[in-house]
Amino acid sequence: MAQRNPEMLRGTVELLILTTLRGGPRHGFGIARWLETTSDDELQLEEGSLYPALHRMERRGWLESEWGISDNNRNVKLYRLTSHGRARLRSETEGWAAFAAAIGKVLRAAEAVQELVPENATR
Amino acid sequence: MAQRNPEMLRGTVELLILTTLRGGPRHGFGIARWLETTSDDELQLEEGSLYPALHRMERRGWLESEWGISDNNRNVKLYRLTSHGRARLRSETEGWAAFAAAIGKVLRAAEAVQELVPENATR
DNA sequence: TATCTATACTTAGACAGATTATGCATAAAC
DNA sequence: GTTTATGCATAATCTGTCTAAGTATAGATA
Repeated sequence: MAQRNPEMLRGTVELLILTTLRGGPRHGFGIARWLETTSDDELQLEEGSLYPALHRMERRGWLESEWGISDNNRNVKLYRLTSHGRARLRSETEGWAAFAAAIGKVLRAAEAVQELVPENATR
Repeated sequence: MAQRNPEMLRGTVELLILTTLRGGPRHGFGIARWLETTSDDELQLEEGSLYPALHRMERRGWLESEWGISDNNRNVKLYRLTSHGRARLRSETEGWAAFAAAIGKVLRAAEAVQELVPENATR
């Protein structure tokens, strides 16, 4: 991924790919395109991250692939979710929700504290 | 960090530390404790992540530190935000919001698609 | 026909940062 | 005096993203 904070995506790439494949098989390039447009260009999956991720997810049994021909007449490798992948999608989605909620709690708690701390407090 | 998906935290550690220090100076151990309790144990900052992060943030000028004595009579290194750090906190917070919103869009879009795709669709 | 552009997949190497693990030190409790 | 919790530090390892380069080809364009 390459956005404002390139490190922020660690681990969410797999969630994003799994999520993209919920709607049915897609090829790598198509996954990247879909994520880009769906996120209004906020998420950009670089090829050097995308393809290794797909390979490792297939190796882990979350995805399976087969070669095919795209609408625009190109050879493409279509990936689809396995049942293992669907289970993984569920747990990753939960994990993300819990994580995002936790960050939210922390951010809100810090805002609340801020309001109570005098301007020149050192403790 | 060590939660369900250990990779998910990449890059957010700094946001979390900066956020924790909004309320005033704290020492490393105290930062970890505060994050843990505030997030209801969802976020756990390992020492091997925490201290290197503090050092690099100080090196970058986001934080400054001084040795002091804690409430429980221990030698502690107190970190406080610099003005550079406060600026960084603002941009990281924005970055997080944008990122989380983007993920949210993708997740919601995929849910919507799912509902339209027949059970046995291969495309 | 040749070239350009966009599509599409692959992989090597560099790099960053989180994790595990270990070490050190000391205050308080027992 | 041993244990427990606190507190800081760092080396080694691992994982995964990025940059960059290479290959291939369909369709458009000159």
